[in-house]
Amino acid sequence: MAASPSPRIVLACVTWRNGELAVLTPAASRGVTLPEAPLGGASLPDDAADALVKRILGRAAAWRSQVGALRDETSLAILYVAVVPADTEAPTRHEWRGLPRGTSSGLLRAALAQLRARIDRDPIAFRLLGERFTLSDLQQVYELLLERRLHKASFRRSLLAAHLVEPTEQWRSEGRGRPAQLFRFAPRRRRGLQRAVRFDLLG
Amino acid sequence: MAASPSPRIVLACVTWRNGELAVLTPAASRGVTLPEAPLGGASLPDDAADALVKRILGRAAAWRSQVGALRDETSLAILYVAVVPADTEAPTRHEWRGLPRGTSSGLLRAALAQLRARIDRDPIAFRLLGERFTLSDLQQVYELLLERRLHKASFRRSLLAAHLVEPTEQWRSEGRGRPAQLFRFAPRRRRGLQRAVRFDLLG
DNA sequence: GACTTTAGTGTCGACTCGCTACTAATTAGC
DNA sequence: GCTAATTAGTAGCGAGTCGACACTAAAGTC
Repeated sequence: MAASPSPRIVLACVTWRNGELAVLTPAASRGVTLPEAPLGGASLPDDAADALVKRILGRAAAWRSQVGALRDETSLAILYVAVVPADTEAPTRHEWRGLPRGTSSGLLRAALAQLRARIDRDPIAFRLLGERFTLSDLQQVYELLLERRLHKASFRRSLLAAHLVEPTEQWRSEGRGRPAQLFRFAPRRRRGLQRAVRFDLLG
Repeated sequence: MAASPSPRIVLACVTWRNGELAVLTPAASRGVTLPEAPLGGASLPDDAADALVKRILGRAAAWRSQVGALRDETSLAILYVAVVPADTEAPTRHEWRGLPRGTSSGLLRAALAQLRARIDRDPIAFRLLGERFTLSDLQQVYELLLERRLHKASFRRSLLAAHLVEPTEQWRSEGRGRPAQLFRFAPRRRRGLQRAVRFDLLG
């Protein structure tokens, strides 16, 4: 049996832009290509993924998780998905490529499935947003990740019951309509039983 | 950069034995060692995992899933978790090693975490049981995987409401107590909205 | 000032869950 | 046999949650 070429780390780095999800791609690429790097012989996959994010963006991801190892063309690809806040600028030679709903395939689909599967356990939606956000922003992110509409009142009620956010004194006005209150991610420490929010069940 | 040694497929094959979970280990091994095989240069990781199961057990697993790729000692290990029915005999040179609750570490802990994370989406508990089973058996398997007690009446009510099982005409008596009715895994086709069972929420 | 748009709340009815308390069918002990 | 113990299974209540609808609130637009 021939020795395999070195496995590669492949990165799906996701953010929230212009009301849709976007993924970071090398600027020159056609279609959706993802950044990658060889996995050094002695390094941990997690460390290699973190290093790749840092090399491209200049700073660490707000959240990241391994999706899995799979055969991609000729060599072994270890796919990671990472999340960065909404206001992150694309570094030189890279660009954010918008993801129209449902339109993804292969690696990207697997990465988004991972986000969706973990959204009720990890603070993924909060990492996609900045420090402060409106509840409408947050709901829109959940709707994009879950690919379904949520009911406004139920969403707010569940969120507040879980003590995941706390209101600030700031309000944001964006043209039309009543200004929205800004909230901050502030999960209350688990004393006693903490209520989980099953956003995937919410209507 | 030096070329990596070929990645290995590592298998955590789980079954249900004597009221606890058990994992398949090479008979000679001390502690908990898991079967493994090199990943051929051209094969898909999923195929290699299936082949490893087949080579050891002589037949396919009832369910399997990749846990992830991680550095193990010197080379890259791609960990898989598989499930086989309760009555599966250990093949020659292998044995079932019981898993007292909570007592697992490293690879095994990650494999069990994967089972737990997927138990409400995939029919993992049903694959751990044989063709027919009592609801008490099923509840015990769920309790082992979730590592917490479930309430009998709530468990049954949720299970039946989700139309996951259907009763047979058979009953099984095992010494003391009233005989239990045998059930079969029979998920009803998803017409309209199907009710999901959140066993992880059940008390 | 009337209309539109977006944010946020009140509340009702249906459904769900945890629990207690019960019934049912078998074996074990005397 | 009779009684106790053991395991299987059911009934129903009270608390809590969810989805829907209808409403109020505060901004811009014409």
